[in-house]
Amino acid sequence: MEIPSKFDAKGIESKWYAFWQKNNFFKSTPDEREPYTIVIPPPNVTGILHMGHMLNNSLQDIIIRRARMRGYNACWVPGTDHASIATEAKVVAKLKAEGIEKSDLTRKEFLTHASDWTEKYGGVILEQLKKLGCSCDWDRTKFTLDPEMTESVLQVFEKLHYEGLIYRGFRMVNWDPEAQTTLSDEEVIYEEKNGNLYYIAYQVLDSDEKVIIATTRPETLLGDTAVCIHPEDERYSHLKGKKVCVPLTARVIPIIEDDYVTMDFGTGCLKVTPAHDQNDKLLGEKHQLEVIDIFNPDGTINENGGKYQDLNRFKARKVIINDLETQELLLKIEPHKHKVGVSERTKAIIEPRLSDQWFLKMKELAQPAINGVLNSNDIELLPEKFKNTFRHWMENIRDWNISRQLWWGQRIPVYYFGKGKEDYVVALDEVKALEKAKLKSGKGSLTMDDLRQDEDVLDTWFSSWLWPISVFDGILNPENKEIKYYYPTQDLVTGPDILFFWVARMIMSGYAFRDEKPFSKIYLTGLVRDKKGRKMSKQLGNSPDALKLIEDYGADSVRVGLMLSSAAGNDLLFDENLCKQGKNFANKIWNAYRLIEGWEIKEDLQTPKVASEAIEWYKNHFQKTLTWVNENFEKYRISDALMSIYKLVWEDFCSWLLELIKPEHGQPIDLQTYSNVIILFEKNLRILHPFMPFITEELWHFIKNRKEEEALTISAWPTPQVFDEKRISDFELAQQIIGGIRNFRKEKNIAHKEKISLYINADKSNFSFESVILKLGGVSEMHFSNPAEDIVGGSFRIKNLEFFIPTNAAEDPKAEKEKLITELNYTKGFLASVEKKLSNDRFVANAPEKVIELERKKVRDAKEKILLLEKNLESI
RNA sequence: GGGCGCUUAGCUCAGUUGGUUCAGAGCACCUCGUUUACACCGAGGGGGUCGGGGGUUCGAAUCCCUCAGCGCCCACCA
Repeated sequence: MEIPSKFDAKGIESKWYAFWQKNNFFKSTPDEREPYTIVIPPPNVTGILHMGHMLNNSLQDIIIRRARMRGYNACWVPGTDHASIATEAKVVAKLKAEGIEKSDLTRKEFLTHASDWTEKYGGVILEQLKKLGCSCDWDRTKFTLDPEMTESVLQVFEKLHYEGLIYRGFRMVNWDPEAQTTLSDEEVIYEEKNGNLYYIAYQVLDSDEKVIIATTRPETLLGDTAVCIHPEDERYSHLKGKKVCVPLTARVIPIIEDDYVTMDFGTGCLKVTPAHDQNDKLLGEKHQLEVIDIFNPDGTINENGGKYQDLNRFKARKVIINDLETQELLLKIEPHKHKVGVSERTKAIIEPRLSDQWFLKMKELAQPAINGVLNSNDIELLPEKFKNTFRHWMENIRDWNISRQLWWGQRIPVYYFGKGKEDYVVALDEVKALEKAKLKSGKGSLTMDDLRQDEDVLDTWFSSWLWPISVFDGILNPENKEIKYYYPTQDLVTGPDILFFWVARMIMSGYAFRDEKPFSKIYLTGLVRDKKGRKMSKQLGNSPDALKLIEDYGADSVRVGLMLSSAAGNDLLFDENLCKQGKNFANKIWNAYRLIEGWEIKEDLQTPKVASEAIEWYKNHFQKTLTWVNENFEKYRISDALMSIYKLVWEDFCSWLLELIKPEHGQPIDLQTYSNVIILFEKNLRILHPFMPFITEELWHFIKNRKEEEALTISAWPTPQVFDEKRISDFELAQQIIGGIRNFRKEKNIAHKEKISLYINADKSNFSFESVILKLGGVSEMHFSNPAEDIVGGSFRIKNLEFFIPTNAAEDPKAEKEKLITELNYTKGFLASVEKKLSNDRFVANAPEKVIELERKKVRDAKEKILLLEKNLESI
């Protein structure tokens, strides 16, 4: 097969992906091999591929492909998350655009719409991952809302409830008025906003006096049930026991005392709204205050707000301020910066609100996780800096609000059969619920009609925290073959933004339900930012279209671009130019093979010495690089691993090895060299394959007549072998000499084609790779002696070796002299500094012998070089 | 308010327990080159007092203190 002169990524990607799939190379079933398992962080089912996905999935693919090549039973489990709030919000918006309100639909109707939507857009992202080259076992694709996944979730709910870890609580929760659901603390982001501090006068009953309170949320005065002062605040001591009237209402509320109040904030006088503030609620409980909820679920004022009823909360604030002003009760407005909680999903401002919700106690669950990550190192968290964050969160963990007032998700398996607080049962289905209800109530007459299932669904993360277990059916069938084989998994690769949402909770669920960690290593990637350092976001429009990048540069190039920009665990500033660099690299590899393939092979041709020497060097150098690459992989320094391979291929293989073995114009190559270079090229392809799966697979199939069932993707990752360090350093010296010659040519304007002679002031036995110098230096002959007196030319020095090259015209003595003097001065200075160091007794006394010996060697070398330079100067 | 991290070449970053001419890499830049694999290339080159200041040490980019700037996480001051 003729290799095309231009590399066309587009042409080959779908071809090879289909080939891999057809041959089930990514498929995994338990066998006698050791497993290497990764579960994908399931992207939102209706999401589309963005740069963050590209980054962490490229990393996972690189890791899993290498594991597969190393002989592990590699299993990468893909899937999607139902993302209850995000998806529901999208569906609601879509319906709204069609003129349908969610409130007009029944639960069942809505879920049909949501399922249709999921059907239509769900899985798009998985197709996009295939374009990126991800080698998942697609037969294992899971969705967090699949029946068996849901069953696992419900069973876990039942178990935790039975153990008393799940409870129902009337608590202050984060209410998102837009999505009209509660949120967990993790789903609330606090943003600094410029607000105001409003000073409002409350009339004291039976007195002319007014008491001034400061608040950022004047509208909540409608729900005030007390005014609070510090017990030791003398300014207000005369008001103790009195009552005040809430402005704009007729309500009379007490003045209470509590040292919770900070005397020097605002006026030192606080209004208490137990229904809408966490602290006020605590105060309210302590002082047995009335609780007045003033909001409807959509954030409008409810019937408790009197004339302000039905205004939305922002409008209500304006109107109330206005009314206060009219009545001269608003004394001043001060600008005030404060943090406001907004919904992570809808960006709506969170309303703290009291309501009945389901909670999961976390303290007990957290303990094994803390131990596993921080004490026993059962789980390794990379980069380590996240350990502190993890510790802090875990040690201060609070109960998890797991109920959501949504429809898209796992409905809470709680069935109520009466009005009493305890009149409910937890059951996996209605039938079981009825039985349990009869038993619990003692009423055998109960029917299905008496049962009412909880309207709420569970937090999305309550299903994804089981992911590493439930994808292998480890909840429902704890003893099944799959879970026993694949669990615990090896690596988890994800972004630090979901460390608490997801990673920490998976660890807790792993220990809780399997009594074992879910994964051995957590690798947290950085966030992808644009080249100005800004977070990539839709609003800024600075996020490149991931698919278009693949389209423009090819998947291999984009993967290389991402890996090159990604220092381990740091945020990465993504610059499209890196994809271009990837593309150039792909082109380079392609052309290297074209060169090799273009050679005519002649079997009976003698192998040139330079070729056999170069091949031998490269073999050693390859082993050294491979060892280094493996070390970097162990440390998850993937971009360093890639960079070593990049330089190995581009510089060492192409610029040195190929140039050295390249036959003269149109001449044939000997079979031995050809075979060797093919073997080495193929090895390069192997270690490149995890990074650039497509182009390497393509080239690999060009190499010789491959059998149909063969593929690079299932070939073996090379095993590192012992290498000869001396061969490598000897070659480096040859490279330096060639560099010296090239410099000399440039200075003297000697064309590369023009052969030169080279005199070296050293014994021939000191040199290896003479042939290499001859070929790439364009040297016709090497003399291991000083030139005859009458030969004119110039010289250069490397270390303490001197090289002389005859030229047509004698060197300008003045320029030559100057050059030598500069070099001499530098060396003398260097010698002086080293000698000074060595003459320091404390240095000699304290430094290790190894270091001292090195310094002494520096002295010897420098002295030798000075002699050489001085001799040269004399002769001019 | 608490905690953590960062600051090294124009840009993005390495620099492993302080010690080889140790100040590095990639990209960018400059010079030269139509050598039939590749101009998506080749050869060569310039460029940083390692954020400022102080200290420990024979020796500091590396350890300590301090100042400045930036970033992240957590937290109920209305």
